[in-house]
Amino acid sequence: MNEVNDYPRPSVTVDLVIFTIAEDDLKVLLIRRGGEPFAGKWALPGGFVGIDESLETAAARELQEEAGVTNIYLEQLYTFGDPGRDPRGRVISVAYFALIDAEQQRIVASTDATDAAWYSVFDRRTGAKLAFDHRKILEYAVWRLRNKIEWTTVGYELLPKKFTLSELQRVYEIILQRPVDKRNFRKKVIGQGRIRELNETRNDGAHRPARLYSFRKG
Amino acid sequence: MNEVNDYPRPSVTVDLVIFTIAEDDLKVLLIRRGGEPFAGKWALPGGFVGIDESLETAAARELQEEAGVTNIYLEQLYTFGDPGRDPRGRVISVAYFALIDAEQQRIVASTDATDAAWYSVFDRRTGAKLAFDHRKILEYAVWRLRNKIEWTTVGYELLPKKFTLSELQRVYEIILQRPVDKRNFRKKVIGQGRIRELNETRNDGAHRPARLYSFRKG
DNA sequence: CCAAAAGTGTTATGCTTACACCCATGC
DNA sequence: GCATGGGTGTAAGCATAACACTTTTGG
Repeated sequence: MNEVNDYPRPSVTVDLVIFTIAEDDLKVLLIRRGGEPFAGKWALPGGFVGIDESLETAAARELQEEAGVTNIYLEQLYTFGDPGRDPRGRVISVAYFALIDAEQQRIVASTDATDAAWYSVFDRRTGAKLAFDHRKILEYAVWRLRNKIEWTTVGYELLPKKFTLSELQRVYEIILQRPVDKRNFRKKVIGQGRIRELNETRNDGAHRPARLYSFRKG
Repeated sequence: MNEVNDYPRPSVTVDLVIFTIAEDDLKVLLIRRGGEPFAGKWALPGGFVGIDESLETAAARELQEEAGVTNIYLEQLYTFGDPGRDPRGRVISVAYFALIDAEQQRIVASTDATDAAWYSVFDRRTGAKLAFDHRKILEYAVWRLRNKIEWTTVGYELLPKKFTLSELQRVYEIILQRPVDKRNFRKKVIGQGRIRELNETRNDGAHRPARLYSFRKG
């Protein structure tokens, strides 16, 4: 086999698609670019992979640095490596997607960006703001989330530890962008046996209080 | 943002998990390593990504160089990048999986390997032969193929243009490693509307000839 | 007592599974 | 005529989808 050193090497980054539910909408964390290229445009948080750092570790580190969270759901999405996707040179980006709940939505000021904000994923203007090929990455991430929520329990990752079934249903409706039947939904999630009914309710105004549930990991 | 040149760069390779059906079994193409590290062990075909070459192009080029085929099913799988996965240095590998049919099973002598052969995926000895983290990559590829065959039409990619329904059924049985009901299977694939019945049969011995079908792309 | 969200069961429909016998051919 | 794989339909079980009213609270 040829030697490892015989070839010019690309740069490798991780880019993060960090989703959360806020304002009754699915949002993604974007960071305003201060410098060229794409100055003033918005980009997915991300950064270079350290030479002795695993991809997963790099993604978790960026999550900590740019969103201020640790220990949340993180999954590798896809690797984007077309030549020309970054005008500064050959940069291959391993994209990850992360899910954070409402309680963790503080954003940490980033060292290499001037601003950070949550943008609606379904607002058509969001795609137009994006630098590099980040629109493509975001679209792929949304596609994956939509599929995944149908046959896994990732939906729970977008809610705090205690939640009501109506809140969980709303997460599904927002992500799938269609109404979900209340009785069928409750039958399904209770039948899956992945939630525990708590002896607590949340009283949320002038109506019947909702029972709280928590997710069982594993 | 930090400059592209400020960071030491890893090497980036593509590794290919090339599946085919042969001898009533699911096989993967492996290449015997001539030099260190892992001399004498078997490895997935792969190689470095050219500095101006897309990942997909690199994978297709390796497919041509090592298996002698072009224009076949190719899909990005996952990116493996743990430090230490290659003793020669930091090497990040973007794994692809490819499916080739029986008619294309010629193997081209490779420039950087002494030997190439098809190995059974389900034979436990195959995993033990493998260099680097290729066992993990192979296991992941098998898992993906198994899932994918249930809800897509990738199965057709493992058969020549004309095939019988029994042959297609056998592909499913081999990949899923369980028997499949003949009548239900035929109902399902015909109902999907993705195959065309041909006015041809194949006479294959002392029994009723089987009708041939072809796959409709799109 | 009114408004607002929580909670709760039954029926119809479609999909998946199980299952057994006749057909066309070569020898 | 016998051995071999090719070809075909129906009924049962299961999961999904549709659908409306009562409950609990705050004001």
